[in-house]
Amino acid sequence: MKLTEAKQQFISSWGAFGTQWGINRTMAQIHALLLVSPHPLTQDDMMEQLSISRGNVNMNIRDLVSWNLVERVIVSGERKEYFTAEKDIWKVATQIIRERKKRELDPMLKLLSQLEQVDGDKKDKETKQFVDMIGDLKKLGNQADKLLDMLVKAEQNWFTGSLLKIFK
Amino acid sequence: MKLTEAKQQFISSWGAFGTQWGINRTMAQIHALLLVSPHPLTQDDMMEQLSISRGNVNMNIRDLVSWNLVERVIVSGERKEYFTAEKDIWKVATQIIRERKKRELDPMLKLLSQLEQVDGDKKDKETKQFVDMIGDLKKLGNQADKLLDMLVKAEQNWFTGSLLKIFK
DNA sequence: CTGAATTTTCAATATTTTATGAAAATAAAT
DNA sequence: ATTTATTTTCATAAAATATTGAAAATTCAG
Repeated sequence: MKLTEAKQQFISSWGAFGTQWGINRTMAQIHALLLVSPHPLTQDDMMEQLSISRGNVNMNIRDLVSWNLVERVIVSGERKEYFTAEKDIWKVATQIIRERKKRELDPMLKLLSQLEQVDGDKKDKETKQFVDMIGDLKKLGNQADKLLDMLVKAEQNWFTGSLLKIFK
Repeated sequence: MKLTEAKQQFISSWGAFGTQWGINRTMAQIHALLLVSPHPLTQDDMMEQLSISRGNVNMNIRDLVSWNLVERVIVSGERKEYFTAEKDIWKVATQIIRERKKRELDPMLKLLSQLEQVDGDKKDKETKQFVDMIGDLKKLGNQADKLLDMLVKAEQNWFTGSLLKIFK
């Protein structure tokens, strides 16, 4: 496979994987494009390379910036804005974890805490079953929260070295 | 909050969280409904409680069964089929991990291995950058794979006890 | 077998999500 | 200040996804 073809393939597949995870296809593709681009790109570059509209690029690039996966870079002497993606994959992963934790896990734990406050006799079988279920979910959510925090704080290497040895 | 209201809330929010993760809202809601139902339910029960059509219930329940999160149960003396959800939340979580690994992570690793085979001189800077990136992604994917395997094999308790202590 | 109950399928429809493109806003150059 | 380049917004259009409901298929009881 030629390099250009491989990049194309990567971009397109990355988009497809993204949708499985509730991520807009174009957003994932733009991210992939920036990952495989040696130099920062302008919005026009992205429009052209992905055959998408200006508005589409603009909205999705803003989203990526808000996720801290992409940043604007200023190229001296150029009027247009350029964009570049963090290339360190471990950093990318931990940043995604950070954001999803904040946007999804935290709200879910908050909801579960509220639901635990259901009134009614905890001796009542049905109430108890419900409260227990919510409690178990919360416990799981908190464990996930801690595990993810550890990952985010760890070095990628440490992960490979220590973590994987301990278990197994 | 009353129990019925809390269950309602749980079902509806579970559906909303599901969509963020690329899971059909109704599928998530059916799962939630079964999680909070003390007894197995028929398709008619679900139609009524969620106000959705027969076809919708049927397709989504089949999906849930294929994910091994829900199973058909036979109630003696009854002609209709009943469905029940695994209530052990840790089992639910590991089963979801198992399935997503199989359906998403495995194919992604396969793709990355293919892309690594891009032809062209590895001394060429652009080729090298691309191959390195793919390699890094693959490494990350493999680490995730191993970590998830460990989780799936572990006892929930072991997780809380050992894992979280080791890190800190 | 026959017929009633139940489940499954799937074309048509509705809903939700995403993308477009032109107009408005902003920023820079002259 | 005016013109030109660039970015942003957002109403509308298009595409993707989910839902309905009725017909077909299946299952089971008698």
